[in-house]
Amino acid sequence: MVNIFIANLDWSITSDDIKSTFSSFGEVKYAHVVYERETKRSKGFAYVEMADPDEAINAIKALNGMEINGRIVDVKIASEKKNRIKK
DNA sequence: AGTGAGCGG
Repeated sequence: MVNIFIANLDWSITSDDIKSTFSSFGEVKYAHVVYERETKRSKGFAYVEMADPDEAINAIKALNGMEINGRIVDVKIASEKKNRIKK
C-alpha cells in the first residue's frame, strides 16, 4: 500500500476523478479529496492509496506535472500521515 | 479558496 499526495487540483476535481485517473495505472485502494472541514470547500489536494508500489510510482511519474483542468498538479509520495500519531 | 487526511483498526 502506497500513499500518494496530489496537490494543486482544480476545485472541480472530485475523489472519483482522482480514483479514475490513478486507476489507469494500477489498483486504487482508496481515493480521497481533502475538503475544508468548516467551509466544505475543496482544499485543492487529495490522497490516493495504491496497492502496488510499482504502479504507484508509475502513476506518479505519469501524472506529476500533468495539466488537469488547467492546473499543473503536483503528485508525490505522501509520508506516513505526516507522522501523525496513530492512537 | 490553494499543500498532508481519512479509513480501518
